[in-house]
Amino acid sequence: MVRLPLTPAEVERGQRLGALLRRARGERSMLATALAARVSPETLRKIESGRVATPAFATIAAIADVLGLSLDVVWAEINRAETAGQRAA
Amino acid sequence: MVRLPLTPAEVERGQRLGALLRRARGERSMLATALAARVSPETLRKIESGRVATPAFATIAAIADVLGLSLDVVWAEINRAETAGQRAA
DNA sequence: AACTATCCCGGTAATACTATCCCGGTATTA
DNA sequence: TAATACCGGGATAGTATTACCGGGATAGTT
Repeated sequence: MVRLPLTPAEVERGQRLGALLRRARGERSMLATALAARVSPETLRKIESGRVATPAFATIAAIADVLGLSLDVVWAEINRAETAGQRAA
Repeated sequence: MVRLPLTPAEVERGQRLGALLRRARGERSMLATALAARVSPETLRKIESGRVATPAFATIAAIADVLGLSLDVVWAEINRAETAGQRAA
């Protein structure tokens, strides 16, 4: 296989990422947030709903920027509760 | 258009990202770094050479982790010198 | 010199995925 | 009724990720 399909672990991490971003958005509207981050509202919605598991670095960085999130914190957060029995992926 | 091609600005940012990662790698071999980050050596090479402009968030995060880089710093660095004449992307 | 090993490079190719758009559907609020 | 906000599904253009091929450069060995 040339490109491996997403592993269940990656899918779950994507869902945690989406949930984290949605919580951080709080009361701000999806549309306003997406426009501020210069991404399409559809894209933000798919990421928040966890339907996009591995978004681009620039996409997440732009959204995190708008929401005032640290990328390091985001990365650490979504990797919690998964690094239990994970040595080699 | 459904998915817009990469803008020149995005391509240049990808090149700055690659250059930054390569500098941070220092004397460590590409192979060892890629294995430690659990990505393919081919992928790391393409990112470092700037041939992949918008890699996945998890890919960059894993590499930055191995190299001891802060994602926030990386993001700030590669956006320098680009935000001069950029209004809307 | 010749051989070997390691490292990096560029191109080609195949597959899986993202980013975006469009459509309709639901719920809330005025 | 209308407007706003969120939610799927479907479709499409373009990209990332990976593997394989050969090549060049360097360093160590025999």
